[in-house]
Amino acid sequence: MAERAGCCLPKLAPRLDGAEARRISDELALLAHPIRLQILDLLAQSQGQVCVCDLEAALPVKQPTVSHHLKILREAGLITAERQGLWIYYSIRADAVQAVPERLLAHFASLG
Amino acid sequence: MAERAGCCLPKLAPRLDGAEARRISDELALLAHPIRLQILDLLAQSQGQVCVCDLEAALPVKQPTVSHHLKILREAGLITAERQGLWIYYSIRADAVQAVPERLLAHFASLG
DNA sequence: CATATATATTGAAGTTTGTCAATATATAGC
DNA sequence: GCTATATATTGACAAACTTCAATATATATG
Repeated sequence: MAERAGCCLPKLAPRLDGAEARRISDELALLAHPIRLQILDLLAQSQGQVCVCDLEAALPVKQPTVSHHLKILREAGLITAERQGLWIYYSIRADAVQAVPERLLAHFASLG
Repeated sequence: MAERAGCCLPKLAPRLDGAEARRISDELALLAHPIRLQILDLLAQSQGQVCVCDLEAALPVKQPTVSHHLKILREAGLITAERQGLWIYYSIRADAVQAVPERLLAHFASLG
């Protein structure tokens, strides 16, 4: 049959299973927040030596919110924290951050 | 002063303003959903000629949910739709999809 | 130990997102 | 126009996310 007899025939199967799709989307969701992007930008700007109050002063959210986003980024391995006395200095893990779009690019390239 | 006198002194200013951060995070949020990633995968797999019922059959969600995500992807310019009789065939815009991680990569590269 | 400061955590409230049943719209064929 | 099929839209509900005030924890200093 040259034409499709009706619809839903090709038995399309997902090459990307649900678990893998969730893995990628979770990784993207980490970066899909303006405050988190700004935090990463600020950390990249001044290599190391950025404390929470520096971030709070530069961002339009309060301290608990900054800490909340820092925790998310830290648990994802995108930033690191080091306490020095009263302050806790955060740093970006540039390689881990750049790996995200690289993996995404590889994923979409393999779709083509 | 060689040492920082207290904290919050460097007057960190965001190179990335709120509007630009939101632009990037909105773009990321588009892809940060497992069903949308699977839809893009399925569309890439069978170039064109994929109707909604094909997608519904391959995915763990019902038809209104498929249509919902298709609308989001279409309004973002990542896919196109073409009606043929009763069916509406969706296609991926591979260039538009790949441009997202490319822009993201460029963004993070410029942070370094 | 008491005080002060920096950051983390908790808990609550508002907002957004995701899903689906029900319904509407569009097209084809009779 | 009537019926059948494919897709879109609406409306409601639940779950997840975001934010902040209040509080807790940790560290430094007197």
